[in-house]
Order: sequence, then C-alpha cells, then structure tokens
Amino acid sequence: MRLSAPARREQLIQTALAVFAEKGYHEASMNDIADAAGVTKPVLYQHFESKRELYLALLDECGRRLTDTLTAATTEAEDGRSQTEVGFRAYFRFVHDDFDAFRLLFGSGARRDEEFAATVRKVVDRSAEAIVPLIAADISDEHRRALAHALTGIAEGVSRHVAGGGKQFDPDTVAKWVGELAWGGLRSVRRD
Amino acid sequence: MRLSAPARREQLIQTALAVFAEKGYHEASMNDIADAAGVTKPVLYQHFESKRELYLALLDECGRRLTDTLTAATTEAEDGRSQTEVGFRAYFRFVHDDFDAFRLLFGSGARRDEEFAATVRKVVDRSAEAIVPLIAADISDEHRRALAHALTGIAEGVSRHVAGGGKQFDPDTVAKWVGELAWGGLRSVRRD
DNA sequence: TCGGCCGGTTACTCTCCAGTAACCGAACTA
DNA sequence: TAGTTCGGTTACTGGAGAGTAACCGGCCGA
Repeated sequence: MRLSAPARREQLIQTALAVFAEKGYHEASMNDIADAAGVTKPVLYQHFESKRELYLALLDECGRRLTDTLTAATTEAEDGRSQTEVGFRAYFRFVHDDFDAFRLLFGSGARRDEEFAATVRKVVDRSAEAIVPLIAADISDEHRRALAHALTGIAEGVSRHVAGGGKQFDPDTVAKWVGELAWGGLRSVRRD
Repeated sequence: MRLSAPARREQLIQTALAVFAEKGYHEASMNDIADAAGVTKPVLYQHFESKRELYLALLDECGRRLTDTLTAATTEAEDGRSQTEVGFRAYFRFVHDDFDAFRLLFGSGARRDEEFAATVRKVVDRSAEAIVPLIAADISDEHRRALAHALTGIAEGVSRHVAGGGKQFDPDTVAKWVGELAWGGLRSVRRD
C-alpha cells in the first residue's frame, strides 16, 4: 500500500525504533527494518541518509522524550522529597509506557559507539544535573555529582530488573519503593 | 617472537580483553586483536574456536572475577552497615584496578546479544542476591529484590560516572560516599 | 489522453570480515 | 644430519549487509 512521504517516514521511524530496540544496532539490518515496515530497502534510503543517521535520530528523539518527561515532572513538585518520588515515578512510567525507547537508550549497544554513547551520556548527565539540587548537604561538587549519578543508576538498574524480558510492573509502586530508598539515603548524607 | 602455546594463549586473552573493552564486540575484528598481539589471525583460531567463544570466555572470566571479589569482601564483614560499604569498596576497587573487565561487562554491547546478555545478567543477579539479606525491613520479596537491584544500579551508574573516559578516582572515597547513601536509604525503608 | 511526478521495486556493487587451506622454517631429537 | 614437531605466515573463500542505479506504473493535472 502506498503512503504519502510524511506518513511513510513516520511509520518507518516507529518501525525502526521497534526493530532496533529488539535486536540492537548491529543485529538489525536495514533490510530487517524495511521488511518490518512492509517495504524495500531503497524506500528507507529515500527518507534517511544512512543507518547511522537513522539510529542517531531515534536516539536523540528518545533521549529528548525522557528528559522532557523528567523535567516536566520534577519542576512542578516543591520539596525535595516529593521531587524525588515524582522524578522516579516519571522515569518508571516512561520505561513502562515507552519501553522500546528505554531499550534503545540503555539496552544497549548504544553505549558502544562513541557518537552514540555521547548521546546517551548527555541524557544521563542531564538527568543527574536535575538531581543535583536535591542534595542539600554541604558537600563537594564531586561528591554531589557522584550521588546524583547514583540516583540515575538506581533508575536504570531497577528498570532493567523490573521491566527486563518484557515483565509487567506497576511504575508507581516501584517509584514509591525506590523513592523511599533514595530520599532516605540523601537525607542521611553527612557534610564532608 | 615465538611463544609457547600456553603463554601465547594467555597473551591473547589479555590482548583480546583490552581490544574488546576499547572497541566493543562488533567494532573489534579478529584481525585487530591479532595485530594488537603481534601475530596473525590464524594464530587466534588455533587457540579459540570462534570470535563468539573468545568473547564469551572473556565475559565469563570477568564476571567471575567481579563476583568473587564481591563475595570475598562481603563475607568477612559482620553488620549490614559495614557490609554495604565493604561491598561498594570492593566493587569500585574492581572498576579501578580492572577497568577493562568492567567495560567489557557493562560497557556494553555485551547486553545486546542474548547469550552475552545472559552472562552479564547472571553477574548482576548474583550481586543483587548478595545484597538481599542486607535489607532488614519486613517487606515483600519483589520489593526487596527491586531494592537490591537499586544498589547494583548505584554501583554501575556511579562507576560509569567516576571512571568514564579513563578518569582517575579514589575507589575508597567513592565507596564511602555511596555506602553512606545506600545504607541510609536501606535503614529508612519502611515495612510494607 | 498524455506526460511527468512520485512512491515503489528489482537487481545489482562493493567492502568488510569471520573462518580456513596450504605452506614455511627454526629448533629439538633421534 | 634427517625428520618431525610446532608456532607461525600468506593468501584465499564465502557470506552478509550497506548503499545504489535503473527501471516501473498508478494517478494527477492540463
């Protein structure tokens, strides 16, 4: 079936995300993606320069989705405690609702290639930056950043555990569990 | 220079670890590894069945090194608090001293291929199992396991941050920071 | 009703790389 | 000193997959 160029492009993006998330960058061939979309390879190349460019576009888009979700959620909470839980809730909801995006970002294979890794790192660093102000104790910058990355690590590690292998989970419950742990931890950090 | 078969094998293992850690599974060709070792490809195939088998052997070995380190460290500590810190200390020392092994396991690209991913998952799950008894609160198994994976996530996330890009760091200091966060968090977990 | 636009296909090329066959030469050994 | 072992090399095969050239046919506007 013929589609208009924009419609086809959109469909290809969806399909490519699904295929890359499932198989990873190297294991997924352009033919696989084209097949999954019900077209042939040259169609893919009418819409995207190269495999790299396609993958990078997806990575960017998914990274943006995650950071937007997180900033939207955390800006509306007032105190640190609720920000922590709200942040985790947004994160786990993202993993729950947009699992392919999570897999693409942290699945990974994205962290291998230097250019891809840089994109993912940017997402993680931006999340960590958002966490930094939550850490009240008067500690060194290095210390603060390490703790911020501890929280991003929690989100990633727990997500991989609860959602890995397509398991079902309740994002809000997990956020409550993890938020409790994280906030309790942050409160107990002593001044240097 | 000619080496005896066992010596050559050992050298190839070291070299392959370095090359795979640096470039990842797909980006590293058997020629790259052979070159780095100062030999030609067929030599590699005299010692290892295939690229996969070589990579898997390395993955297994590195996983074993990490879990051994962790179990050795944690069994000797008595109370939960010191176990937490000692565990993190062991982890960060591993990352510090055996950075290539860490990169190979969590770099990743190892988590992409299903067989490779299973090996890494085994390492993470085993670490999480070791953490589970530290969680004193009377909570559900699911909850407990999620928190255990939060701690493994911390270790991984923080390691990536402090050691990423070949940066220098003091493992014991980082362990102190992170141990404080984790133990404080675990203490504040409430019964379900 | 005819021409050209456009979404699509078939059928390639070119490169890279895992894996291999066949051969080589130094040293030990009988 | 001839023969065998063994660590090594050169020079290939085979397949996979990124990217492309050239062609196709329905539909739309004139």
